[in-house]
Amino acid sequence: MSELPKNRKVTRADVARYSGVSTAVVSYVLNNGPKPVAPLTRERVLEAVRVLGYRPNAAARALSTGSADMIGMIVVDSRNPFFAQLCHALDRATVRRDRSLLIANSDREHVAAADQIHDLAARQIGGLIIADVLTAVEQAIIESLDIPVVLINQYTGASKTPAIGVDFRAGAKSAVEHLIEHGYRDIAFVGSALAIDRRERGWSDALSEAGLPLGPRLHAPFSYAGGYEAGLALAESERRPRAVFAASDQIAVGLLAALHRAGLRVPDDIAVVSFDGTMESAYTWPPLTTVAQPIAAMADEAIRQLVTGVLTPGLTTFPTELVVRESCGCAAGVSGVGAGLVEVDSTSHLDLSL
Amino acid sequence: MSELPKNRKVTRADVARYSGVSTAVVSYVLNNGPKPVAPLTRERVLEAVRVLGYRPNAAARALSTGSADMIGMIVVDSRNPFFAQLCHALDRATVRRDRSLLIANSDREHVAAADQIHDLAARQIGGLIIADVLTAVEQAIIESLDIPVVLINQYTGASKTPAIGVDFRAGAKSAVEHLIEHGYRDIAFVGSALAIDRRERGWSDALSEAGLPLGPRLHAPFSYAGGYEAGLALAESERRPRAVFAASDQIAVGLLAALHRAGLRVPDDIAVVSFDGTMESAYTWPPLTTVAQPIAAMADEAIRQLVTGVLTPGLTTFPTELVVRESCGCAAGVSGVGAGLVEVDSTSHLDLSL
DNA sequence: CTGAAAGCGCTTACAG
DNA sequence: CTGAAAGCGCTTACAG
Repeated sequence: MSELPKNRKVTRADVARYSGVSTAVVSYVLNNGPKPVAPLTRERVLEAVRVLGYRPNAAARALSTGSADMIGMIVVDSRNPFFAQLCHALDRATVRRDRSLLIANSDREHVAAADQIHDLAARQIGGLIIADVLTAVEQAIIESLDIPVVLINQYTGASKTPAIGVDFRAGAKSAVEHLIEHGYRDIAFVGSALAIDRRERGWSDALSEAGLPLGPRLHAPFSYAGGYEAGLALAESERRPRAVFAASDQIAVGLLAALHRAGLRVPDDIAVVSFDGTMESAYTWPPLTTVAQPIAAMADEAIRQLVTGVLTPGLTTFPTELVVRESCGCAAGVSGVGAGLVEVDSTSHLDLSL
Repeated sequence: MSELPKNRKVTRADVARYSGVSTAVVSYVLNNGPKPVAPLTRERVLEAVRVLGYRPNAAARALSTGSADMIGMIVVDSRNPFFAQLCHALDRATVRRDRSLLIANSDREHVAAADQIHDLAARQIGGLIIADVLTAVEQAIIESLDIPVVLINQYTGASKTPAIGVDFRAGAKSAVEHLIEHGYRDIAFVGSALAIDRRERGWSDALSEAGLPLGPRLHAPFSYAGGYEAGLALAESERRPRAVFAASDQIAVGLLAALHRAGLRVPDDIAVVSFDGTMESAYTWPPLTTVAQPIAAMADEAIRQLVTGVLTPGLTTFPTELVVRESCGCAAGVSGVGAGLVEVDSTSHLDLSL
């Protein structure tokens, strides 16, 4: 709109000159403080900003204040559907609070997580979200940086570091209890070998309390391939379980592929319940019964703590919800076609020309 | 390691003092220029950096140079598996070149894409990647910013803006030709209604050249739900096609769910081929035959152009590859169990206790 | 309520 | 090959 030379950026000085005030006053109105400004002066400044098309330089602000209004995030692999949804939710929550989210994948080749943490810190992030299991060294680095940190989905229970997450144990237990209600007595576990992960414990809790023996236990990586391999192993096992609790939807998707490959019917031959409640869980065949995590609410809380600076030590727990579909054995009629299809785009339209 | 007070950041001045040189020299060695430095001096500086644990302040550097060593990215929805993989690949490519990727989802509520573009610019990004269809206004804003831009997967053919992408038309055509080779004569299209999207054209090309009539054409949003709805519509249609070309894996996943729901067998009742080659395409049932995009190579090229500043006007095309699995009707034995399971983690291990 | 001025931590032309 | 110094565009304590 403005006819200024393109190669010359409009700065605060230009705005000050145009509106006949000092640059300090321009700052006061743009930041709503720390000093009050007379209403009329304020208007003049705002008008100048509008006319000149002024945009503050974030780098200059960051240098001056020591914070870049960015939240950093370390995540193992943002391609993983659960983490992809988490990143997306954090992005939304961050933007809502006028910050930006700077994501660093820790599965980067040839780059140590420690370097990434330092890199984020060098960029003057105002807070750090960690969705990854860090080594002691990495944790030490983070502490030395004194940047506020919130763990998400990675609570060890060992520290007072603020953490956001669901009760993995209770959530898993509810899933397995649902399988037990179906009458299955031989229920396997497929999931992480990490001690941090309480889902395995939830599985064994449910079985113990029901007086049932522990079914097969397969430790597989959190990936489609991990689930697939576990599924093949289960299918070929001479002691094939009647049902499986998978620790993530992604594992369950791989698992389903393997079971189909092996010619087994789900849920008739083997029932499946998983964890996370990602979008894709509604579109597998059969649709997955899954323990849904309230991703948006968790993301909001993590960002809230970081932005307000009011950190809650230890774990802040969010409730899970068992989304019942068909992989567990519940009839399609009960949960209904499209049950759990919460993500249906309201603007969705189909143009048919059959 | 160093025993400095935590609340006092080590700056370039500290390093200069410690090594007995000026801050200019510290810059010269850290940036390898623009002036030469004597080897011994260089060593002294590096030693000081090490001892003091010095980390350059990126905001200060950004203010001084006018560039924050960050690449910005606008993407519709990073949860979409294809975009999730693209973002991940771009992250890798960016880090390899000592930059960071700052991602902005354009589906943010209450935040106009225009504002996000301005926000990225304010953060002094050195380049912008666009994986989204922008309005004319948004394009105008970007041009006025004079930040180097590369479109990815969004080439309109209308402008000389550098763009990276596959030949959608040829890729789609190869997929449909594969279906034709199977002997199917009634082949539907499910995909975007956007004129930009040449996949529909590739579909009709293949049919025309084979002397076949155009099958049903369904325009659905790029989402699981879009594919699901289209699948239901196809299944219920009195003129059900024998095969379908789906414009994305995500649509195909939704489509498969709907076909299963309708009691149709894939590929026996209806065959499916899709587009993208995302990880999940290998784990559907049946596994999807799909036109794979070379995501990593495309990401590398986009970042290379932005970082080196050597922009290639117009479209730089990458080859697609038809990954044959089973949804098209090819026998499992031919493509093999696990064909296309490229992503199997080499460190993958299964701990079984059956 | 407003302004002059120092300072944030870098980079780099300029001088030696 | 090295250094003194100006400048990048903000913020904010201090003075009026």
